[in-house]
Amino acid sequence: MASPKRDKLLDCAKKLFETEGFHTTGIDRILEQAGVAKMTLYNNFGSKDLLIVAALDKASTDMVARLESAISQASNDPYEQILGVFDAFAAWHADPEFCGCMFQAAVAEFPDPESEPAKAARAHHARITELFRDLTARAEIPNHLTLAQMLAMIAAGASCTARQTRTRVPADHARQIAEILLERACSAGLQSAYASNL
Amino acid sequence: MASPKRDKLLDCAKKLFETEGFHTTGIDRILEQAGVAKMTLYNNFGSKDLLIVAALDKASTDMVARLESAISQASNDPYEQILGVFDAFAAWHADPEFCGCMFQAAVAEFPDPESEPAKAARAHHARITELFRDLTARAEIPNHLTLAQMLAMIAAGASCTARQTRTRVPADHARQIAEILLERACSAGLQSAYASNL
DNA sequence: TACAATAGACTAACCGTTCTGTTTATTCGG
DNA sequence: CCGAATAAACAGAACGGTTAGTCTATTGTA
Repeated sequence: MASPKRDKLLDCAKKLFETEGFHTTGIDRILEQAGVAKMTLYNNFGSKDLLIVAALDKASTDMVARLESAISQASNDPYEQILGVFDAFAAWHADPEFCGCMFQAAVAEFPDPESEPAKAARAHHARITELFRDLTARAEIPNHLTLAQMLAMIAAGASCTARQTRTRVPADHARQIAEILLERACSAGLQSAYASNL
Repeated sequence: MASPKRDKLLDCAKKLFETEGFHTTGIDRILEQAGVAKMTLYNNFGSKDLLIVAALDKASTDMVARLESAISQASNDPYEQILGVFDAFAAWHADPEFCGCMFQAAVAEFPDPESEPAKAARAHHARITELFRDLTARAEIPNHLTLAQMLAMIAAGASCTARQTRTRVPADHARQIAEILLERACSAGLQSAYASNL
C-alpha cells in the first residue's frame, strides 16, 4: 500500500489542491510536480476524486496531529491547553505558505452534501470539535459541549478570516475570545448565559 | 443598463453559483434556467468571469441591505442592534435554501488573491467589518475596531459552520458570544483583556 | 523472467466563446 | 394610425482549448 511514489504523489496533490483549488488543479500538473507517470496515479488511487479524498484524509490527520502536539507541549492544565490550540492555529496562519483551510475550500467546491469531499469536511470539523470537547470536559466546565462547539466555530472563523488577511491577527483575536469564554466559564455567572440554548 | 432579461439572468446566475459553485455551474445551465439566449449573456456581461463578479456584487449589496434592515428594525440601542445583526444571520442560516456564504466559496474557488472574485470577497468582508465598526463606535466601546473585527470573524465562523450543520445553532452561539463580549466591553475589566493586542 | 513505472499518444466529453440566421419587439416618419 | 426601420433576443451550430481517463509500447530493476 505504502510506496515512496505514492507518498510523493499524495504530498504534491495535497499542496496543489491547497494552493490552487481542486477543480482548477489538473491531473497533469500534479504528475509533473511529483515527477510521476499518469498510470501511477490510477494504479494507486483509481481516480482524481479518490485522490482528492485521500488528500483530505491526510490533511485532517496532519492537522489533528499538529493540534494534539500543541496540546501535549502545553502544561497539563486544560485551560492552557485550549489556549495552546489557538496558538497552534496562529502559528499555522502566520506561515507564509498558509493559504486557507483546505476543508472550507472542499465544501465550497463540492456543494453536494453527499459528496465524499463534503463528508470528509464534516468529519474533520467533528474531529476538531471532539478535540475541544475532550479539553472542556477535562476542565469540568458546565455545558462543556456547547463551549466546545463555540471554540470550533471561532477557530473556523479565524481560519476563514485569515485566508483573506494572511495574518495571524484573527487567530490571536480568537484566542482572546477563548480566554474570555474560559474565564467566564469559571465564574458562577456562566450558567445563566449558556442555559438558554442547549 | 438595467433590463428585465439582464436582471433575471443575474438572479439565476447568483442562485446557481450559490448552490452549485462557480466552476461546476456551466453557462448553458444558467441560460436554460433563466430562459435566455447565449448572446444576451455576452452582450450584457461580456464573459462568465464578469458575470461572476456581477453576481458577487449583487450578493454583497443584498446581504448588507439585509443586515442594515435588521439594524433599523431593532431599537436605537447599538448593543441591541449588534445582537440584531446576529439574529439576521441566524434567520439567514435557518432558511432551508441557505447553502453557505457565497464569498467564502469565492475565495476557495479563486485562490489567486489578485483575482476579481477574491477582491470582491475581501471588499465584502471589509463592508461587514465596517458595519460592525459603526455600531461599536456608536456604543462608545474602547478599542471598538478590535471588537468589530472580532464580531466579523465570529460571524464568518458561524456562516462557515452553518454550511455544514444547516442549522441556526452556530449563529445562535455567535450571538451568545457577542453578548458576552459586549457585556464585558461595558465593564472596566475590558481594557486589560483587549489592550494586549492593538 | 516478472513486475512496476515511464512517456506519450489517444479518446471522448465538456466548456467558454463566437458566429449565423431568424424572430420578436419597439420606435418613428408619413 | 400604419408600415418601415432599428435594435434586441432567440436557437443552435461550430470552434478551440482543456480535462479525466485509457491504452500501448518501452525501460529499468529485483
